[in-house]
Amino acid sequence: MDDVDRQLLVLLQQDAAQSYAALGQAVGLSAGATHERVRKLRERGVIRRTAVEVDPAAIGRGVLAFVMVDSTKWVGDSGDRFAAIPEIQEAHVIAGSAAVLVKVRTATTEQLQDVLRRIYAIDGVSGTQATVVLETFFERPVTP
Amino acid sequence: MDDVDRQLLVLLQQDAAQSYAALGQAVGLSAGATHERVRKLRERGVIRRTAVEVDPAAIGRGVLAFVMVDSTKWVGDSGDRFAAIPEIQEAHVIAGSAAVLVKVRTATTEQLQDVLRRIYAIDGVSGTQATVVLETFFERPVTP
DNA sequence: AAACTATGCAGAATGACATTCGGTAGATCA
DNA sequence: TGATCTACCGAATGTCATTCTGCATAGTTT
Repeated sequence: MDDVDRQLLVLLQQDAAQSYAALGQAVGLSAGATHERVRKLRERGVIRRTAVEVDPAAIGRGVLAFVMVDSTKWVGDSGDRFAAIPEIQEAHVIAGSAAVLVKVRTATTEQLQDVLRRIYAIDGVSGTQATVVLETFFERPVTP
Repeated sequence: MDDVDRQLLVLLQQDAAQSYAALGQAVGLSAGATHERVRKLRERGVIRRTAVEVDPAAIGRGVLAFVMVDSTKWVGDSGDRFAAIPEIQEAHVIAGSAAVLVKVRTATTEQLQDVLRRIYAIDGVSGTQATVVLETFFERPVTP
């Protein structure tokens, strides 16, 4: 995991569709060596997968909200219950007054309300506190 | 934007490295037609880009936190100030008591503290409220 | 209803690129 | 010094992306 690897990660996070020849030229390696580097990054699990990035608004997910979920029970095992709600994009167990923090994308605020209802129906959930996003400054990959 | 397009988006969000032949077989189209579909999805901006997904822990970003940022001024124009902090992965203007919600990834909690200090140094920021993530249930692409 | 137009698809042809392999240089250890 | 290992380059090969032609279907105009 040296500088070249980090550079490759940055480039591949920006555009994973470019050729190994171009990638290699950018970091000063041959296409073959670059390919081998990237292969090992995958093997080690540093690169999890390659995926397309979709515009949420274009697929009817223009409303973004974060929801703090309070609970009266231990929720460390109920990840599946949250995963069952497709509008939830992320779910994290958090330290602090709430128990779970989820990121929700819906088409409308009415649908957001419906998601809140479904979250409320999860066993042990005692309350929700939703925060609607007005504008997203940026969402970007992590810099190695 | 029909069912086939949506199916293609799901498949490409899971694995953008597969061939158009395989992709086409999955949705019942030829490789050529599939290629044309995907090309148009890119053209329309539905697909923004294709990128690799990196394991945060593998690149020294094992600590995840969400930070509510309070402010005394209008912060709608200070996106650049947040973008200048590389540990910030997302920044959103929110409705509610706070003004901005940011997602931060650092190697240690000490570094998180340092990020909070830098956020505090942004003009107009009057306070921060950090929530550390103990466990991430899941982070997944949005389902079309 | 007939002709026209546009759109989407299949199948084939071409060229680019991923992937593999042999050989070499440098680094580490004995 | 010799042995071993790793990372690299450059070339060879096969796969696949990309483009093109022709056809069918659906929608539109006359």
